[in-house]
Amino acid sequence: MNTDMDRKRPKTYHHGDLRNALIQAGLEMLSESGAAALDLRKVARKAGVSHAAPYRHFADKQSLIAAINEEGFHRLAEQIQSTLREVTGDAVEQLYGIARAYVHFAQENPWLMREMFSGLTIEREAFPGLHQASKTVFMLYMEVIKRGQEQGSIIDVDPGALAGVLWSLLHGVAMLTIEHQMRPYTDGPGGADNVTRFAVQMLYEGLSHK
Amino acid sequence: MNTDMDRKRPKTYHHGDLRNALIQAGLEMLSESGAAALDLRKVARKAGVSHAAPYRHFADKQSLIAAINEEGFHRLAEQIQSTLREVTGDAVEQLYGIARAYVHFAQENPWLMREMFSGLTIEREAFPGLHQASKTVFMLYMEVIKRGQEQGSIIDVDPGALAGVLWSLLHGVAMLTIEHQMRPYTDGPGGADNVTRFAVQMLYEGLSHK
DNA sequence: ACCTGAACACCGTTCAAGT
DNA sequence: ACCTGAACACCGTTCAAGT
Repeated sequence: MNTDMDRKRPKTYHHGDLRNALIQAGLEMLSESGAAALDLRKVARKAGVSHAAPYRHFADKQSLIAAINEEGFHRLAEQIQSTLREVTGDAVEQLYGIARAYVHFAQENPWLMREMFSGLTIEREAFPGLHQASKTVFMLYMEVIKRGQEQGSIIDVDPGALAGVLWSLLHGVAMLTIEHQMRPYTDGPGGADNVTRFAVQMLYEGLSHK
Repeated sequence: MNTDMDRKRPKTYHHGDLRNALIQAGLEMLSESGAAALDLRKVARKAGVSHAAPYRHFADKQSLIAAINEEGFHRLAEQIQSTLREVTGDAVEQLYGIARAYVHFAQENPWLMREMFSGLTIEREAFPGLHQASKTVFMLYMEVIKRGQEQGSIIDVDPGALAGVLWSLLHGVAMLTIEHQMRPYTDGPGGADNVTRFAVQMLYEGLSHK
């Protein structure tokens, strides 16, 4: 992200890409100090500009947060895709893989994850790009479902609906885990992984007797 | 909540139970105008006291929000218990009932639900009462699971772990629904109910072939 | 076009003073 | 014991002025 543009320009004023620098700075502050520390003036200072400069690139604070969240969805999608590239073949194995990827992402980026899905700080409706980015994640889940159906390992039901169920389960596990609501099950190393695997297994096999 | 204490006292200063009045006022502002509108000065004004008065009852704004969230968990637990009283007998039917109750509560109290689980605005660790209140909800789910196991309709696995899976699924459905992330499935009247029923059915029957 | 510095309104929090 | 009113620090946002 920090290209050599910084040096090329004889420090006219500042960045070549302040917009991106602000998103980057916000992302860092979020992961380091939490949502309360994400104030516009500090983000600007961290990016090396005055507190009014961000308004050249974002209409308001909400817009910056929306951009940060969008970047979050892109990263989440990348992490899931990376897992899909590693785990090829068996769709059910892929299911476990992307489940782990989702919960891992939440554990590694709890503040970002909270912002991405909170609906508390920004009006999601006002930022269509956000919705688009989250849809990508949904699509990845649906692809795996479809592959499982083709392979005969997943029942033949509307794959979109099934993807919704899968996503809901994983989202619940992820959020309740980072809010420490699943203790003591998620305690200890690998605890969250075990809970995730168990959850997916239960969804796959069902709670009823076979 | 508004007892006759208000009238008995010759308006010395104000309330007999300002603490409760503040929680009540906050709850109303939250559901009417959202999280952004929940500022301490306005809550105080709504309760009829000066902006400094709340500090006699709450250490800071976070503490008031924690109290509001706790009340939220109590109400959620009540709603679930009410459903359990209506739907007696078959544990699997109860499962569907409490699932619907959870998602309904989220739909009727989206802002409260977001606050209750966000982890964005308050440090949950600092408020043990909150954790206790949320545990009650978990316990209700576990009871139903246990009953299902006794009736032979649910497999014999650690009921706590199963309750965690069930809660995760429902929490995911609830949150993704109120953030409009499950569209178009949740659109229209009864849409969310259908999604919820479908999700529980999938968990019960499993995604694999029988 | 992009950024700065001053200015404004508003909110969380504190504290001395009132009954 | 409970509440008020003034005061303070800080943040989001705006705007005229600078290059």
